[in-house]
Amino acid sequence: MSCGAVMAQHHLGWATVMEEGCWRKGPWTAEEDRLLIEYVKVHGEGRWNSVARLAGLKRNGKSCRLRWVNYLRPDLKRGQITPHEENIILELHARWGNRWSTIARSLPGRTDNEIKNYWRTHFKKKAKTALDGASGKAKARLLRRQQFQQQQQQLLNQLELKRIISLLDDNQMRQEVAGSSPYPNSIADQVFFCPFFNGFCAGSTHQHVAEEAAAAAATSSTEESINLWDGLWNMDDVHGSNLSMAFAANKAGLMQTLANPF
DNA sequence: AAGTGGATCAACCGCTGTGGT
DNA sequence: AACCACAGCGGTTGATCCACT
Repeated sequence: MSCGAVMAQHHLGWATVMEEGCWRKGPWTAEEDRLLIEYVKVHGEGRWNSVARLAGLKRNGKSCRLRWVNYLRPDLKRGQITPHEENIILELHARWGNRWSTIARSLPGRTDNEIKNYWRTHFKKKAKTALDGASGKAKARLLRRQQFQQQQQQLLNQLELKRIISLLDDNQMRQEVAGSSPYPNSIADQVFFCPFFNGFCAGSTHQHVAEEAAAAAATSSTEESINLWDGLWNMDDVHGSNLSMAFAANKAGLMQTLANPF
């Protein structure tokens, strides 16, 4: 029996119970929001599967939790992602990848869903655009680079979270004291997007080459762009150290961190 | 004014991890 | 140890908005 049929029966008065699995879907109404807010006020967050029974909502627990977490929570920050927040997103995504909830924990008032959407609309496409223009040969290079990036990610993951947070806090403090731009001289200032890595890299020299490549890509000169990205790749070969592509900004602090993460 | 395509965001789906029994 | 229920996560989809032609 379809959900609609059950609803019809219910409407006619001879179906006594809203069968489980016949949950309402789609956009939430103001009344549903009100019921959910009331429920959380009384019972607190959690036990989401009880919501339908206790609050009289025809929504399943997952749907209720999602609505609360992403929309109704009182501590949510509304409005555009600020440049400061964007920097943090870039920085943390470079470090953690698509771990949206982890990233969201560093951005009070922002949800994982919000950050995920922001990332997809603002950054993911840029990478795809660059990649679509690549030839088969370039794609082979891409594979190599992706492997390289994975190695980089593993390396970076070894850095202690505490140090990352302390760096962020340091920068925030400097910003507050000096009233200057967000994250002065920080990692974020020198992090840039590299479409061939499908991720972010850092370092001013690399950034310079990367910008040229991006400009070439923007003017549809795919081969030129690829060559430049290749040059970027080779720079690391020349340097002979994967660390050169790791966060080279804030050298004193970060290189110390890399050398002695704990 | 109407049509179209891209951008945005809310919500759903499937999967995984965890804790209780 | 096995099972179950639940919470949470990341990927994806669909509706709506908006700028552009």
